[in-house]
Amino acid sequence: MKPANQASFPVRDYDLAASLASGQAFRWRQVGEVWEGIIAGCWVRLRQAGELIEAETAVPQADWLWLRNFLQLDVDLAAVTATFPDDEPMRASVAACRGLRLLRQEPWECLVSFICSSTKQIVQIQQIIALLCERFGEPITAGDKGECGFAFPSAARLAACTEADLRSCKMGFRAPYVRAAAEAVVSGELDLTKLHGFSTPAARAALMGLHGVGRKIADCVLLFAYGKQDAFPVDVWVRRALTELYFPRRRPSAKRLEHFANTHFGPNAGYAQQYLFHYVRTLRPKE
DNA sequence: CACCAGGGTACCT
DNA sequence: AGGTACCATGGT
Repeated sequence: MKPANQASFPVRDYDLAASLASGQAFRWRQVGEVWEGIIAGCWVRLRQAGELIEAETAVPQADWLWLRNFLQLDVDLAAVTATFPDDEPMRASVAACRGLRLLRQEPWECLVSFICSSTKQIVQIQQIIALLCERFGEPITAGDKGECGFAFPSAARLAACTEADLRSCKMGFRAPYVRAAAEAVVSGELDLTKLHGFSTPAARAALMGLHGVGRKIADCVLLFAYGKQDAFPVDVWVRRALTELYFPRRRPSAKRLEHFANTHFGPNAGYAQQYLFHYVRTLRPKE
């Protein structure tokens, strides 16, 4: 394929806006009808027109596999949702979030993002990540007029930061967690590439070895960066969804709820989780 | 100005 | 094992 800075991709059952804004990735900005973001240090502008996604980059591309992979264009969504449990809450969630997709992010960026996510609202997480990139990321060409953007900072760069450097990005008590994670990756103590070949429980255990990474954050990384679709992150919203939709009048114990979450949703439980998350959030528009 | 946010940890019964 | 204060910071 000849290098070009534009491409278009036919899609079915794809809601680009919902997928980019559903709290799984934090570097996408809506500008009118288009979405601008940076994937693996490459600036890209996306626009959905019906059953077509159009892409434009600042730098000509020899191929677009990186974007197809990020957007998971080859996933048959109907085949995924067909594995969801056939109950009223799932039917309502799928109906309300048609075309919602899981993206496939870079592990390091995803890990840092979710370490920074604890007890933060999505807008604040976006702000922290933006600051982190502006201060410590490599400058890149962005936009169609040669504007400047920033790649997500490497582990080596963040390992070289002081805790105060990181705190200046407003991440608060999470700063030492990010620093320690960066050092673990740089030293080779944690090999993020190897996790692709691990079972979900083994990869989860490896991630949870990091300070500040518990079950929830580990499962977010497993789901959003490694595509391990049996990972099922339970945050306050999903807990709320499970409690209100499946246990409307008795308050389930934490143990009961955990067991339910781990057994009820099938092989694509993580995908189902994203539908529940987005569904309950759209029910309460507190933005 | 309280209250809460895509939690985790340490410390307490 | 199961609950709870605390962590830092900003939005609503």
